[in-house]
Amino acid sequence: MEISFHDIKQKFQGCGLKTTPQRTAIYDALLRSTTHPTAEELFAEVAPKFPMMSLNTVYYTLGALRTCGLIHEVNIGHTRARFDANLSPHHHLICLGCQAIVDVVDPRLNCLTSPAGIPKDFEITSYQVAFRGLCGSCRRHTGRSINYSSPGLHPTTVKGGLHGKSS
Amino acid sequence: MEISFHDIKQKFQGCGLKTTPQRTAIYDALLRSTTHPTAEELFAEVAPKFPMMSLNTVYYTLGALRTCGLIHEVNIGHTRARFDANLSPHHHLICLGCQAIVDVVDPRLNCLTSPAGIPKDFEITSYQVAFRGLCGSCRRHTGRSINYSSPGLHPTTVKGGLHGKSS
DNA sequence: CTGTTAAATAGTAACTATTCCTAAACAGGC
DNA sequence: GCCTGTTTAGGAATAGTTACTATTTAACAG
Repeated sequence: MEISFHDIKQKFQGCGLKTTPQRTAIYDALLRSTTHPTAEELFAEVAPKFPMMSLNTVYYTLGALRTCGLIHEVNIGHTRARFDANLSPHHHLICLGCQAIVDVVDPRLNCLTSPAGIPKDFEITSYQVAFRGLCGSCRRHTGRSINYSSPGLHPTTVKGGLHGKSS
Repeated sequence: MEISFHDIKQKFQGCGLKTTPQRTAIYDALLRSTTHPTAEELFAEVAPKFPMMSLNTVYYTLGALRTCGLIHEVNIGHTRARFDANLSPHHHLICLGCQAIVDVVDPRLNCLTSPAGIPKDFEITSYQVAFRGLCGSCRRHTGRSINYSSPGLHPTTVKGGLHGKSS
């Protein structure tokens, strides 16, 4: 995602956030990333430019951006939080081997009907589909063995490998 | 879910797990629960029967059951792991207010087609839909305000409240 | 029933991700 | 340029979970 410093500044101002170099760098790194990095990964990415910066600042910044709705927090497994600056509706594909996350953008997934049997007074505001499996490299390296003890896995059995054709 | 001690013992033996009273109690508590409890909640539930038991045992047991595939770990937010002994395919409805999790069993959700645009060598083994919103009581209490800073939220915009009719 | 053995338990300590607290630095408005 | 409140950096604290280890115990063989 390409975005100028000016655009970032405007977004920050729109949320009442001050435009500091650290904050800009962190948000910019997240915008350019496609890997849904953790706080630590973002810290490592930005640290060379700001040797004095503390990991604390990354957490504070991510919290502020999240509160403003400029970024989302994606939770794959319970061990660490991952962040995403891509606000357009999308879903995720998670490799059970290397924990990589790939964005899934398929408009057909954005029009699921309201599920049956839920409490009548529950108001659904959003939903997300998490696909799990093994990426090509993990399939080759692990001989298709899935580590079922890895956190975050929730294998609802899929029969016949999700029938239907990709558009 | 109703299940006898004998059935539990058989399941454990089938996995090569010893049938200890603690383990049986923990698994039984999880089978009877519908709230996807945390390790600590299970500990609290079982503790009266086993005053000497340590929380450690709960974690060890849950880890063992998870490795055997007898239970699943459900991650809603990154702060704590939740567990589920319901192995049949189902999805989840999460209240952003009270973090409650409700099972969603709708066969229409179990036949999603393989999404477009994913890497060709990625093998999908399962998927899950997480619906998010506010339960009736949270809507009444909070005046429909959603705490967007709560971890685990990832609001992909849903237009028109998930069109379509529930069956 | 008894002894053997590997696994399970309980207790303590360690670890990791995150948050809290505080003083110093600084962006933005005057 | 000066104020003021936000942001930052650093250290300490916390929560959830895992690791280590000695003791106990279920499962099995005889």
